[in-house]
Amino acid sequence: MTGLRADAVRNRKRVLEAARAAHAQRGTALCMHEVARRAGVGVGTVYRHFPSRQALIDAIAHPFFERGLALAHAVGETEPEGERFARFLRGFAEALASHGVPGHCMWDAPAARPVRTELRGLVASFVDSGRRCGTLRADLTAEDAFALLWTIA
Amino acid sequence: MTGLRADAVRNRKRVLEAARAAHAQRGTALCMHEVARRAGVGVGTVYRHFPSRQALIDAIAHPFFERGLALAHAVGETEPEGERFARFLRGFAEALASHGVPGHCMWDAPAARPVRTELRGLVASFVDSGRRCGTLRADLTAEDAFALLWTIA
DNA sequence: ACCGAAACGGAGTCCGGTTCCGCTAAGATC
DNA sequence: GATCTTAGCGGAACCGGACTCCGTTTCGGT
Repeated sequence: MTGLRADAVRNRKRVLEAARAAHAQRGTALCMHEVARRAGVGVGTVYRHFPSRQALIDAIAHPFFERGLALAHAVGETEPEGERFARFLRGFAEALASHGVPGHCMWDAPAARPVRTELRGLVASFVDSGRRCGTLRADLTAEDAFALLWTIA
Repeated sequence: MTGLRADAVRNRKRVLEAARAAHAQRGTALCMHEVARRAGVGVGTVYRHFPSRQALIDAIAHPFFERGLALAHAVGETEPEGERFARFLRGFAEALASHGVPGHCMWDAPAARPVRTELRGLVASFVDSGRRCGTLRADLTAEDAFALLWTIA
């Protein structure tokens, strides 16, 4: 189906797991050799699945961004307009806390870009609603809000 | 006076100049060997004056922070209370632009810490004034403001 | 059982920060 | 000016870490 050999699938999984563990300790400063060692695999194998350190970090970061996006959608559908921004901010902060330390660098990840722009759009709409409801002051721009958002990260 | 030999003074100046040039191109990712080459000096000499890459970056960053601090003091003395925060933000953004790209990392620099805490205090006072005057919304904390500040960097 | 291709492993390369130490020359002393 | 002391210099060497290369192993289809 996937076109991947059984052992390849197994190893990819192991590498990702090892990478998550390493990331929990060293953050984005994780080291490829160490990930390989933890996974019980050669460096070459790590590079087969993730062509660069950054790609590996992206792969770790991805589910986290997905969660952020899901949260944004949920908030957009269930919360009253005036509260959306606040609720999202709170939920996002919690996600950050439970996920370990993702570090700003994650946001710069190429893989994060599409998700990031979508998030940006949603957050902008929350800010808009908030301003219309008078819950947020009028001169807080979406940009400011977004900056604030990834600063708390 | 300074206890430094004439040639040492000269070389230190050259290294700093080279570092600034390198920083303008590569940002905080500047490379020590390259700085040394640009300065027409051996790496050893670079390390004599700046014991680590970070120390060198600090040295470049320092005047920039000084300017920020001077700006904050000026704003605190000459601007009306309600406007201080906005004026400072604007001036700071300009300083950033004219200084090239200092990159967030600069803020993490050990050398930046004392200046940073002083800046933090001043900015907090601006936010306070702004809130008292009703120019800023009441639930914007000094922390938020400061976060915002170094995010635009 | 056999074969071709997909994966693997890890030694090797490259790069950049940092250290080490023998050499150079500034500047103090006579 | 000659001499001596030592601050300062240069750059080869070392080290850790990202990334590459290629001979070897293993999968899985026939």
